[in-house]
Amino acid sequence: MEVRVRYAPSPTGLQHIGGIRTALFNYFFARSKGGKFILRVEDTDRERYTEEALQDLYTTLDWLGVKWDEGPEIGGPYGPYIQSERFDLYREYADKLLEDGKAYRCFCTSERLEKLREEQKKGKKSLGYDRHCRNLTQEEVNAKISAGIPSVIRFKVPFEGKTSFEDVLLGKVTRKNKDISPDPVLLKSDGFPTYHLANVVDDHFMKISHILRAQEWIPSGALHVLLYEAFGWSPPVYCHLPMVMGKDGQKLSKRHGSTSVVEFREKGYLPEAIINYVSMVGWSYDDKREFFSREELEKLFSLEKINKAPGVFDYKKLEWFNGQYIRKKSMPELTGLVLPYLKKEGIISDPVTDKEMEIVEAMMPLMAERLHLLSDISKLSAFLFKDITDYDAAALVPKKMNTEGTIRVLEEILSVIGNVVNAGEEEAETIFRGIAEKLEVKLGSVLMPLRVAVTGSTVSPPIIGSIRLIGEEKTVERIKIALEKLKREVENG
RNA sequence: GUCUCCUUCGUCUAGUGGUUAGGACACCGGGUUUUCAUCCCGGCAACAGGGGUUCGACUCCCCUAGGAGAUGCCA
Repeated sequence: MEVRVRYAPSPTGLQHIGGIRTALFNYFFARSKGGKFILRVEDTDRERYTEEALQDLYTTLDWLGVKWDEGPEIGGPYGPYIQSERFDLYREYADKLLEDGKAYRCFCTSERLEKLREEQKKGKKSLGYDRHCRNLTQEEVNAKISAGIPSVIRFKVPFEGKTSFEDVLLGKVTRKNKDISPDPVLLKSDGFPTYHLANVVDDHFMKISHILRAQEWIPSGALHVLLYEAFGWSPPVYCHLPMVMGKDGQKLSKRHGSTSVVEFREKGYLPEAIINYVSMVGWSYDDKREFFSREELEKLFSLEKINKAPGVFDYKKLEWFNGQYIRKKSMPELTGLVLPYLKKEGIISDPVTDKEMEIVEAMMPLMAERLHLLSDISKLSAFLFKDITDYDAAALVPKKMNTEGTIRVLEEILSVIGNVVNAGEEEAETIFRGIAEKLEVKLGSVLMPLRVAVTGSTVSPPIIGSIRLIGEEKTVERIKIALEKLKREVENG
């Protein structure tokens, strides 16, 4: 049997980590089995639908390099793949159920339903529809319809018996029919189907072989099986994926921080890192390997290695993965990736000047191993392009040194700076070592005042490399400013 | 409230009856170094609890506890 799986998001919000993990698992499963990965847009919630969300879905999958074999924009043999374009189909099948007496019209207002739920909550009763309209006579129904009262179509869940489905991970999952959500809505009053109807109808006609979806769907699994039975169809194979949680163990959501993929993208996470990390929550290959490219996962992924327990999303580990992938990039590639961030922060001009580009290219080797996120580049490299507006004069003076000593160090440096800028890395270091020896201080005590003077911070890329990037003129200028500060301090006691 | 699913270091996980319970992130030390970072080395740290089954249980079964999810004219 050909493997056909689908990712079926609803365009009501930005693609988030949990959703994309489901998409990835489906995609990898399809690829590893030589099957088809189908994208289906479940836009049946007209209230919450947004065009932005739909665009985000496409751009996010594109960014991750996930291509669908059938779906919107490319079509396929079982389209359309956007549910709003399949509108009539759902009505047709809801009507069929109605005719067969397996569903019924419900005229309850949302006000009544709300009140009902409130009372159930208060009375600590079990929640759910009270099947108020289940036994309306045909006359009553006709009368209400001709009176123009809006209605929905509800599924008749049997009172007796039990329903089960086979889950690849969980084994046999059984539910008593009386515990299934009582008579859920299949077709809404606006004529659009609910998820329950739409997913069953579409999965059937799209010949979906496996359903990989989050475990939050387990409770409705039995309902869906009942639906398949009502239509006389056989259900696909289920595989309920463990959920992705926040630090507090609750379902991952906005309050845990960034959860949408665009946010990660904007902050400078690489798709490689996202794919790799996200795939490792809930899935693992073995005990000695955790780096996987998308291409490798397309081959190695397997359902058997999926974990049953929910996993906590660890931002720290994602960041670590990101740093690892940044360091795997070639310098030209990394340069290209970093440019937009420098422009956005106004560190360099847009478009870049040749002079700036020269510096950016030259600085990358110094920057690369200091980046966790691409966006880190701005803070790290600002001193190369911008004057230092204010820095801590106290930071200029290294530990175990006084102001006078620091002044002497900087003056010594000033006298040789021209040689340093034009020298090679090692040669430059030798010159500084000479100063250190002469003044009987450590090399670090020579370089630290220079570092602070030139970069404005005690933390910076290697200082010798940095001054060569900045050039003699700027370096001298900044050392002089630092010296003035220190001298003023001496005068003021 | 009811139903369902889950339970190995703080976190992600390996482990399918016999292991000093392994790895990674984080954290803490140490080293390299020009600060930071990178990198290297080391350390800390787990089988939720209780019953069985068995010569032997992290592994199989049951119970308890805890956690999560569902219970929408949202998906």
